[in-house]
Amino acid sequence: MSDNLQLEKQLCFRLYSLNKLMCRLYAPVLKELALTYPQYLVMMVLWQYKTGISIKDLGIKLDLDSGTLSPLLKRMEKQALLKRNRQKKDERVVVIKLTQKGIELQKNAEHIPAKMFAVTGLTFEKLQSLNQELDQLIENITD
Amino acid sequence: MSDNLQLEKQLCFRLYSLNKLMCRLYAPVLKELALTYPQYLVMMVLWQYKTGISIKDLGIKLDLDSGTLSPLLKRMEKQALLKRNRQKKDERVVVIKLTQKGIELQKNAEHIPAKMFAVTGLTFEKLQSLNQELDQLIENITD
DNA sequence: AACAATTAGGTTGCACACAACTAATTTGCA
DNA sequence: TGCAAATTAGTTGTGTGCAACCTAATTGTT
Repeated sequence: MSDNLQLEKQLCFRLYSLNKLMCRLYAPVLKELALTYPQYLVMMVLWQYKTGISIKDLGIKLDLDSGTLSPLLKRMEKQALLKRNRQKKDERVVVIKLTQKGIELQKNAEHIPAKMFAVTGLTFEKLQSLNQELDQLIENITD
Repeated sequence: MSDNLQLEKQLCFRLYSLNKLMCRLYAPVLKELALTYPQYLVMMVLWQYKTGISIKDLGIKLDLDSGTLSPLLKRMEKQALLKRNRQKKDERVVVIKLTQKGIELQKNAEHIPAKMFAVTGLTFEKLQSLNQELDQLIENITD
């Protein structure tokens, strides 16, 4: 009786659990920066695009739609981390740009990747190969 | 300039993205059963515990607390998939038990694991080893 | 130029997750 | 036995995700 409907056999359940565990691991660290986990992901993109990025492109990077990003960015603007401005050339486009406060927050975040890597208990080689396997899986299931 | 604050380098972002992708892959399949993704996970546990399981134990299996499970189970009860009953011996405990409708839904779900496995594009061996690696990671970061 | 189709972003409604708290019940220990 | 501590669910409030829909601006075609 090969019952395949078992939680323990599901790859999807492992990904679901691991994502939640990761969020919980990051939560206390990010609390010091007054960021939620998705907000931290947004900040990582913005730290790489200090000249600004459109909400559309931000959505492509993070794989999130406007229904999620619009209110999220509004909350971050309220925290004075970023500004939103309509693009002159195309009034449909809203460009997101970090404020000075948002830029300076990067200094306080720089220790996080190493800290979290340590928590995973993986060797650097293991991490690299796991990342590769997950990238392959992402590619496979992305149409 | 080894900028470690890059989205592309983060294991956590891959897990975050993969979890979302998985949910989206399951959504249309689960829609036929009128289930959401977390509800499907609950059903998988209940199909294994047809004699009933307490909300606490369900929470341990799924790694979810009462703040999530209480309203979720209430919605599922409204759909007549399950019943909640206080335990006689210990009135604090609520036991969740499938209704006939809930039990019969299993037949309609039995094709899902094979279907989703196919979508991953992984060989069975690859799936097994990935599952093992993720289990290892879960163990490492679970205190 | 005129107008349909496309594009970018926003809004609404619903379903999670989870922190923080409350209420009811049971347990354990002085 | 009496009562503080622990246990189990439930509630409230906030922040995502996402489907479905809307508005405004731009583009493409005739």
